[in-house]
Amino acid sequence: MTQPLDPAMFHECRDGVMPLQIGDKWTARIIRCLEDGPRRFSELRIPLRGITPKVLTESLRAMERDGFVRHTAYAEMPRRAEYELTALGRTLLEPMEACCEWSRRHLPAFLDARESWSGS
Amino acid sequence: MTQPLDPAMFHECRDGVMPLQIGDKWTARIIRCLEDGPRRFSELRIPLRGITPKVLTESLRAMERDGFVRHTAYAEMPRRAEYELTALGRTLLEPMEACCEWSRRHLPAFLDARESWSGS
DNA sequence: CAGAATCCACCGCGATACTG
DNA sequence: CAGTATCGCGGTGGATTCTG
Repeated sequence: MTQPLDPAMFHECRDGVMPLQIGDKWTARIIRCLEDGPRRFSELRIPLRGITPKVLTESLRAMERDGFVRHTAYAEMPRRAEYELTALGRTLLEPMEACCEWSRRHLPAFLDARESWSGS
Repeated sequence: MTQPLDPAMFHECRDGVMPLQIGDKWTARIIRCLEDGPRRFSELRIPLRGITPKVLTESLRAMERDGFVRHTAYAEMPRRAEYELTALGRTLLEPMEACCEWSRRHLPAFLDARESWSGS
């Protein structure tokens, strides 16, 4: 869940190395799911095929801690919970979009490289 | 070393999830070190403080396999090796720069969020 | 100098079961 | 429904030693 902010990474960000703390398996996906508005816990589990409730909880807690997500729990029965991106969380969509743009443009070349590698 | 390209990730890139395969600990740093031209093995080890020769080798091999780096070995004594970014490797600088720009702008807010979290 | 070979610690993530 | 509690595997990355 991208836990400790590597101190080296921190001072390196000045030098141009990206300390974007969303490099784990789920965080970026979760951000995408929250892009269009608040979602409930069980709503998130559907597009995030196969995610375990434990891992989803851990991820959301980490994102809360980092200021990317706001968590609202309603004391109803049955319970209800809502998660939504904060303003800071939304700013992550920019670099994510840059990465997606890279994929659209260069993923074929990337896959070709891997392909011809096995034949080496 | 960001080994298997998660097939899910692959088809998700259409949906906007970034499959940028440089999310491990060293790849982005190595790219930065190669940004200004070819570098030798031992030259890379200096700015990459603490990297083990084993890990550096593994990382460079993976980057070679993915088409990001070109490796040239000279049969001299003592040996010499040079690593340089390919054209494809250079294209990674764009999304990396977007991530760095995010850091410059939002890292303070990010750190504040973590700070006030411990007091919660 | 440029690695290769071993061994090992950590932890991210998954599987499963349980609860208010 | 929205989680928590255990358990455990696999893989990344570090430490150390050795070699042409």
